[in-house]
Amino acid sequence: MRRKTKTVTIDGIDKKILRMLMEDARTPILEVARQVGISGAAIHQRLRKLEKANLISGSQLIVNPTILGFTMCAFVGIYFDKEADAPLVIKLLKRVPEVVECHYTTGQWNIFLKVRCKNGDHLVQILNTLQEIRGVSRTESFISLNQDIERQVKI
Amino acid sequence: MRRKTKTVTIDGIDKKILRMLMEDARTPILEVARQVGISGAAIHQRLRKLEKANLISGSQLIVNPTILGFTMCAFVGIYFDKEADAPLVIKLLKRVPEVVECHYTTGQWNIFLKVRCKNGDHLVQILNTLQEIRGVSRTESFISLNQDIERQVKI
DNA sequence: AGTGAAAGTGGATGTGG
DNA sequence: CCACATCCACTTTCACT
Repeated sequence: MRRKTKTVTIDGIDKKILRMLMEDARTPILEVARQVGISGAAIHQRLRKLEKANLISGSQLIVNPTILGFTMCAFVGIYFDKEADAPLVIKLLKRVPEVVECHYTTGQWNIFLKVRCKNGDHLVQILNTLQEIRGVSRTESFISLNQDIERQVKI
Repeated sequence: MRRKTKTVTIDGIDKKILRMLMEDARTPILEVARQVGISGAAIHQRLRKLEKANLISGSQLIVNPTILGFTMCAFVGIYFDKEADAPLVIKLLKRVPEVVECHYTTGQWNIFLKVRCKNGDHLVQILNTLQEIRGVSRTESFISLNQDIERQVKI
């Protein structure tokens, strides 16, 4: 039995469709159709196929965190101690809204976070929250002074 | 004179609108209107206001990298040497499609990348590409075995 | 896989409260 | 800020190729 995440092949038309919608998810299908050169109905069918293949995970309105006051971005590496129950830690991390990514990683840290916060004090406060989680022994953090690339995989 | 990135206040209705569209950017405005309890025209006006305030950066179709064979995610810290011309390095990094994020950071590394690749060999190949960039003296990488959280700031 | 047409729905806008 | 009404555009489906 194959894994559910089997890879799939897509042709040039699929790529054009995806590239357009990756830039603006609200582009009308008919507009895509015009630029790709096939009918709207065909675009529609292809999108359904791509969705069924699980290649499309959805669409998101992208909100600018800066305007909401979240001007700071930091990465936090977390060391576990022996009492750490990883799934429970994850569950608790999900309740910390400033944590926008969480990875299990190889290397020095057990898990690795990306955090968005308002300022240094806010980061300190978040670090304190993290320290209070059972199983977390220590954290190490570094701040992103500037993010220059933010994109999806190229298709 | 204020910066362009001044923060802005949004009310509960704005939040509801944004939350719905952050989950699915293609939700029809009239559907949002029904759930929020005001007219479609009002939703439309608010969205224009939020766009003008630069709070909405756009919308994206989210493509599942796994299905395209990009099953591996890694973080790469880069050390510069004295010859490094940071803006030029960034410019060259933008040409490496597997680099999906790039941050200037405090701490041991000068810049910090998030990279999506197909397997270990692919990662090695990318690391070699990075090493060839003038000004890059050394890289350190660690692999994300599993990403458990991926979201935007909570509003 | 793609087309074309038909029926229903949504987007965008102006007027007015 | 919002509602209503309007017009035009878009989405979705289906029979056909």
